[in-house]
Amino acid sequence: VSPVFAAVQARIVRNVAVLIPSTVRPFELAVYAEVFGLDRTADGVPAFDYAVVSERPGVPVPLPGGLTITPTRGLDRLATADLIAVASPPSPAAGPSLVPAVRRELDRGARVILASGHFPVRDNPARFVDEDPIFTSAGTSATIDLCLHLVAKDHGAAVAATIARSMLITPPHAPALARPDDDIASLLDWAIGNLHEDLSIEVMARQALLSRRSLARRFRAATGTTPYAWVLEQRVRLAQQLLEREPALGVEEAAGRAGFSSAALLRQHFQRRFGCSPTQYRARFAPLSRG
DNA sequence: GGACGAGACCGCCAAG
DNA sequence: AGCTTGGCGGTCTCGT
Repeated sequence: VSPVFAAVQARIVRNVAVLIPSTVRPFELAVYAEVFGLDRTADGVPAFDYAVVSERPGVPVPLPGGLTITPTRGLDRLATADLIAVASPPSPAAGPSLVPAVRRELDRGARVILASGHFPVRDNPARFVDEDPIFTSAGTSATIDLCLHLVAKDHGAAVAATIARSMLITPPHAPALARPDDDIASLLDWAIGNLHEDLSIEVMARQALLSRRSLARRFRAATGTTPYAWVLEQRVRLAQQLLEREPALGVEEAAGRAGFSSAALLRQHFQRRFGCSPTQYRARFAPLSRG
């Protein structure tokens, strides 16, 4: 499955099914319930159709810690989901029909969140991996970041920030470093404030008083990504926020302020990242953000 | 959408 | 010995 093709095909997440295999970790389950299962429409967050699914609906599933959950829907519920969160690895003994079921929905165009273990998460300090339509989180608390990332991707940064606030979580804009590194941390602070400037490797290395090679190496150790990829990500986010918050701002102007050398380049990255043009993005999300 | 020049990335290795 | 640094250069990705 070509990720690019799949990303374009993927539908916006409005309908979420949490799939429970034999048993799950309570915290992980709570994350999905918190992000997708609460009604925040009064705060401008879109309504999610949310259901907990198991092979045998109505049968209570015991969770560690003395909790019990009783899924109300069966596997047929997966067919209407845009997003299927597999709450914990289904062992072959636990539910042989789950893997084919998930694969079938994946082929249909649904997205899937997996706890690590299903697919190898390559050596990567980042806490989750976005390989739309497959999302892999490295651990329970990383699932929070992953869910918010997904919400931001589909519904805009403002919506994700609203959900994060209501969960008393720092919005996913200032991610903690996977490995602490003061030099890199202050470089990131500086770069965030200078996204409209030239942020080539050469420039950043000079700013951080490091050689290009050391910058590259320590950057990856600290952030899990490369300097260029990180800068690009921040620029897309900035452009995204500008488009959401400043309705009068032209795409040309937004591109310039976010550090893109042309509006064409911004369009290219928007298409790749969101599957739509900046103008389409604004038309979809701008009405949601109210001062 | 394809070609091509520029720049980024990263394995390797010697040096600190 | 164990670890970090920085230069080199092949390869790949990006922007135009």
